Amino acid sequence: MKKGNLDNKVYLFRTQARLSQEKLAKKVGVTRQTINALEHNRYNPSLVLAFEIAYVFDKSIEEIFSYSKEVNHE
Amino acid sequence: MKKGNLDNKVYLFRTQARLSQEKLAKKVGVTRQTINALEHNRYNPSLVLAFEIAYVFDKSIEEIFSYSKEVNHE
DNA sequence: TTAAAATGTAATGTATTTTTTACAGTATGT
DNA sequence: ACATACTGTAAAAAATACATTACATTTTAA
Repeated sequence: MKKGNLDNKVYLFRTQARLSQEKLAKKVGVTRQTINALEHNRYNPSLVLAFEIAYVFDKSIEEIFSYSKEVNHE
Repeated sequence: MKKGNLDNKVYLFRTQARLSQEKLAKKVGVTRQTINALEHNRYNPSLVLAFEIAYVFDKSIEEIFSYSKEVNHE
């Protein structure tokens, strides 16, 4: 599974909520490094983590994460 | 990351669309076993896979996957 | 009823997420 | 200037997603 491009607004919503990476991490049950890597788009999180984050910010997954399928030029 | 309970309606939408596990698998770029395991809630897929599936069925992630946080009784 | 297609599942391997530990840099308040 | 909180990052290990191969059973179509 690699495919399209994944992006997110975690940094935006986290700073709006005045949470540190550490506090957000604790809320969603992962480590600070996981949040940091996420904000820098270093990987494709699990669906459960995406749901946990959406839950904290009271948003839908689509409001936080965007996925653009690879351009299929054949 | 374990936490709440994850459920999905992949079987429902797949059969409505008259797709075999194999065909759906090919469309989203995973193997048939991955789709099978997903339908039987055997794991927590990546967000990208969730997006790919939502895309095929032209639905939002929330319409297909549901996540219920563990009851917090403290 | 027979063949082909579809499904369930298991075992083992690989890839990737996530943790842990750690250290250095930046920002903030006092 | 100093302490403290926050952030960036990295390496190694642990956990788990996903692939591959394989085989048995069930379903469907001719």
